[in-house]
Amino acid sequence: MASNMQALSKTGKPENTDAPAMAPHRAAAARPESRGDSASVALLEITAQLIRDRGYAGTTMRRIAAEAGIKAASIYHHYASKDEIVERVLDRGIGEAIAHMRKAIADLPEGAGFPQRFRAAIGAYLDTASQFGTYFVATRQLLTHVPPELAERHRRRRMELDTLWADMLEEGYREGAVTQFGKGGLARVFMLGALSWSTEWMDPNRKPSDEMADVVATLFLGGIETRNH
Amino acid sequence: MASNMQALSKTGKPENTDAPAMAPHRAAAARPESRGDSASVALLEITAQLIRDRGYAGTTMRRIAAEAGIKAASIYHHYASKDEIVERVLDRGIGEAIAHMRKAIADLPEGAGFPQRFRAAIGAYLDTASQFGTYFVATRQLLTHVPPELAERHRRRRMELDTLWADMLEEGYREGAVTQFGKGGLARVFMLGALSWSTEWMDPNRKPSDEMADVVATLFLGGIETRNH
DNA sequence: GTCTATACTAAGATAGAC
DNA sequence: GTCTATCTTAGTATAGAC
Repeated sequence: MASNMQALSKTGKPENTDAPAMAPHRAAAARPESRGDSASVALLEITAQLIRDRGYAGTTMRRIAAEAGIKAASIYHHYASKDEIVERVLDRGIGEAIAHMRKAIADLPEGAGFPQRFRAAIGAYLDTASQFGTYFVATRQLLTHVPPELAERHRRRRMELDTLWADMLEEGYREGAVTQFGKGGLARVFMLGALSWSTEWMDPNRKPSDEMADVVATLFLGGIETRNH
Repeated sequence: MASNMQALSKTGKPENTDAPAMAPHRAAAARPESRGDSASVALLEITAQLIRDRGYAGTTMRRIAAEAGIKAASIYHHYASKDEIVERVLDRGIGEAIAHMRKAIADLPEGAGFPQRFRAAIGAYLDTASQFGTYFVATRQLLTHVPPELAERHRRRRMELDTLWADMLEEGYREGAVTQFGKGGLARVFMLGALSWSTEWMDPNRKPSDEMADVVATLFLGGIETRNH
């Protein structure tokens, strides 16, 4: 299932921090045009939470409605189908992760070294996982559970995030800050896997501390082994 | 997902008592005593695969039956309920992981150093993930999707595996092979997370190479950073 | 914007024939 | 050991009243 690097722009410079770069979803359009209001957003929050707790198939319209204090039929005023809600949840999760990472890199002082950039990216990832944890877990669990076309659209956005990391590591390698084997491939996959796993043990009610990001960055950069031998 | 809370025993079926701490599984007892034969095992394989592909709620008795080429009602000759099948899948996944790691450590030459023990444990983990990948993914996805009592029993077995790793790292720390921050806690959680994520990108049809285990061990032990500064 | 009522499908599970 | 038939509950979704 490896979604390895696959060439997007190797810009390295962010273009936009709050909007998706490529306007991916033309697909699903809600019949009732009411998807911006707070009630509609609340339904997304609820759905993200339910997906985290019970998976895709276990997240039913009736349960979403019950959590929102309305009846299932009322949801169709906001969204055209269950899958439209799910798609929006997926989209928001990955979209926030991409935006956070772009912003973290853009906010770095000019000429920041690799360790600093690396540390910033990890901090951004942990922050996203914390702040949008429910959405984020959803994107992880749903890859295989969701209808194929929906998954395919989502996979493309995943690659965007993966490419950001690949570019950063590649750059670090060119600068001589990172070893050959650490420049991407297996190392990247492992790091992203470990990071995405953070939603499993992080307290959703507490912001990840700077210290946590430091420890994680140190772990990846220097490993656990002592140096005295 | 009808069967969450209670009320499965209209017919006086034995409701599970607490799972014994270590003894394999005395837990759920199928009414029809036929759980050892190949047909029953095949149902487990199919269920594990379905759980990986569609999650807990998406894995239905009808689908399991269809994959096995029988009708849903026939499953009840082998297992008393959907949740009994699921529990066996979970149990086998974590059980194999524990057994593999125990064996890997036991098979080490007398007086093997920490890096060797560490490398062996990682190899065992990757092997398990490959050989019992479907079961293993299941254990990851089902923690939250599954009925509470079922999850609770499973969690205890997870801790067994976690403790094996914690002990190994602690020992490495006492030997001076591992840094303070690497002796456990966050580092352990991250490593296990990354390892459990391996099922996402490993080719299920190919054994993990020794080289892969080497790279992973090197990554965790030494990090990705170059040493020349 | 939410409701009730309803159509249709599919879920887990049981009974009893073969 | 597997089948057909069936029960009950719950799923997505629509129509139309308020």
